[in-house]
Amino acid sequence: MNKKRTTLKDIASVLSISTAAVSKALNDDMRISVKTRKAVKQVAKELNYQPNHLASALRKGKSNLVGVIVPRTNSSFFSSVVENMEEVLNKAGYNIIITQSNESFEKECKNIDTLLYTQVDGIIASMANETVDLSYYEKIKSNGIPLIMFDRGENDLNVDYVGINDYDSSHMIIEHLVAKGCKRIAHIGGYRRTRIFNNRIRGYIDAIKKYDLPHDDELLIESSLTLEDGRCQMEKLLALKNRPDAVYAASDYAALGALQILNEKGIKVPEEIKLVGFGNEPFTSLVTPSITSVSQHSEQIGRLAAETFLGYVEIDDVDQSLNKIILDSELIIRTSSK
Amino acid sequence: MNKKRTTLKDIASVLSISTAAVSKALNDDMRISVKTRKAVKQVAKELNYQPNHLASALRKGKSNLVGVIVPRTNSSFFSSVVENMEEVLNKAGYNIIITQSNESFEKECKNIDTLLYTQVDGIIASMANETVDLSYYEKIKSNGIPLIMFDRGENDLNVDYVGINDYDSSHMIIEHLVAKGCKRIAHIGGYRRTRIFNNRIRGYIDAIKKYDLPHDDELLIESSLTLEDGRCQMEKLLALKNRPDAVYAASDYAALGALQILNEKGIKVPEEIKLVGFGNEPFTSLVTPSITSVSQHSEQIGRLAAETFLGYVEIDDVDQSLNKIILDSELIIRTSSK
DNA sequence: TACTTTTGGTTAATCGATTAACCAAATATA
DNA sequence: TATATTTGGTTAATCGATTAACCAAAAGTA
Repeated sequence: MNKKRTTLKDIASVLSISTAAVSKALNDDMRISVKTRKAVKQVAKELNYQPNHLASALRKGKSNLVGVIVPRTNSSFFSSVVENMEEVLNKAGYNIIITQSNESFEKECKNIDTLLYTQVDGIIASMANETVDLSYYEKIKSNGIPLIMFDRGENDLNVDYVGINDYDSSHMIIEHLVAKGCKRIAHIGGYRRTRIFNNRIRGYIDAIKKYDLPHDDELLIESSLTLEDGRCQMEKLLALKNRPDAVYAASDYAALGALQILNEKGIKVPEEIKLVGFGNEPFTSLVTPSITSVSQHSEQIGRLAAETFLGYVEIDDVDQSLNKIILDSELIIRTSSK
Repeated sequence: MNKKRTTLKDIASVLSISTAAVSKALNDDMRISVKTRKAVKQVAKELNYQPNHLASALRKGKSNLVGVIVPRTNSSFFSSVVENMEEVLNKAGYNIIITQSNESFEKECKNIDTLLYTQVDGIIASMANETVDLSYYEKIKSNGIPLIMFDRGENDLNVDYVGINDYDSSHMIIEHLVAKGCKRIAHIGGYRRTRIFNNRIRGYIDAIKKYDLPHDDELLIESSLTLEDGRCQMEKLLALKNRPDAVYAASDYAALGALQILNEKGIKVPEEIKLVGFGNEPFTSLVTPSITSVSQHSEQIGRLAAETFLGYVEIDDVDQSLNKIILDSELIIRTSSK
């Protein structure tokens, strides 16, 4: 019906005052009398006034929008991170725009363009698996808006970062498996080019050495960590003449793939082979046997990433030093490693 | 470094022409010579010009942004719907803003406000479980922007809708279970106030009648369909003196909860009790035994919802009739009902 | 040659909200 | 009473891109 939206002008003409006065009244400017302010708000409500975000953002040079880039939203980790981010940012008057890269570099670049185009005030991102070249992220910084990365970030890139200590997490896992009596532990890892996976691998190697366990090359695998990958790599591990007695996969999906193969071959978990995943995806507690995994404190990561962003906009300090927040992870022990 | 972004004015002053000419050149206006157009584009590239979306959207009264509201993003169904929507809309020059209601009515209202505030050109939404009062959605329509609902919609609301045939899906499931020899089929359903769940219940009742099966009240349960709910309701069903020999849950999460209880109690699935879920979530194929479920063609739903929206903006026909697109679903038979 | 048309732009208004700069009337102060 | 200050606004410019309206110069036509 009422196709035309109410503008400041409409309110102004009802009350026979200037649009400037209306604008100030709505923003509770002291220079406008309490009586006028009340009247303006009253009329605004009656006319169902809704400010035109485009206009105010254009004028103020600030959109109060924050862009978020995640590899996929259908992961409980990312979904939870985003939820917590949103909570913090909403309270501070910001709204978020979620985009997903689907692990594709090309899509990621497109998303960055979209967000810049939408004039967001900042971007919080986690890199796609595919991404190697980071120059596209530089574009964000050269646009003068803050960029905060989480989980999948990069050392080289000079940005704020929030994530867990992957190196220590590997240690924690190996320690747990050693305590359970494992002597030959394999690692289905991600690609080293991604920092977090590289750190998990480094942690694995150092922990293995620390406990004087065999660190055969055949026990350390790099892969893309999908479920299918987990199946495939597990089969390879089983084909070894000297089988491992434990498998630590750097993702829950890979761990699940491995578990499927073990189940299919009738190999008992945890009796014959113990299994540990990473990420604490909900299904780890749902499958049989349930899978031991590492919780990454998604709530904290989301909250801290959001707060880091707010640090930039609230304190208008150009000279802000970079934040690198590294959280401790938590090992959730389930049947697969008991 | 270069805090100030390049504007049309900058390009104009380099070439000593008017900003109007630059604007037209970039939009390939015929009134600008090919030579000038090339020069403008060249300079634009050199200065790394990126149009200010806010300004053009304000002037054109069109943001080229589409808002999407989903209950949660961390469900493979919604995630896939969104992905396909995005693909179609991107091709048409639109970008999407995803928001999640977390199944909360309050959050849903907030999201609607945010999207309207962001001046989206349309909204594509699936209702939260909690939502009963639909007046808030009316706000969208009274703002004059198209609203398309999918999956969880409402009959009463006079909007376009894309979804599957829930009534027929129930029929399909009962037919399948009857063919497998089941004689006493229970239904863990959702709340009737939500249309899709009501339809599934109606389909269940009619199919049960059609095959002359018992339709005791104790076999039909309404719940919120979470995993916990599934556990709880399954326990109740097992406590009946006349146990069912099959359970049809209106969500995969509830089905999974039911399965957990059955596994824990050592009741064999599918030998003693057959189980069917709904939604074809990935974990249905991952758990043991794998769960029979209904695929909702998320790709098509996403694509069709997007195309329905485009129908509104491309054809500027005020008098467009409402689209109600009902797709057929597909039963994916797995171990739990074999 | 004189007039018309086309080409390739320019000028200025506009979208709606914000804000710097200004000002009249009311009130306070000396 | 005369001047200073406060109160409560108003005016006009601005953000950057778009576009309706306009126009000079070049080219075409009778």
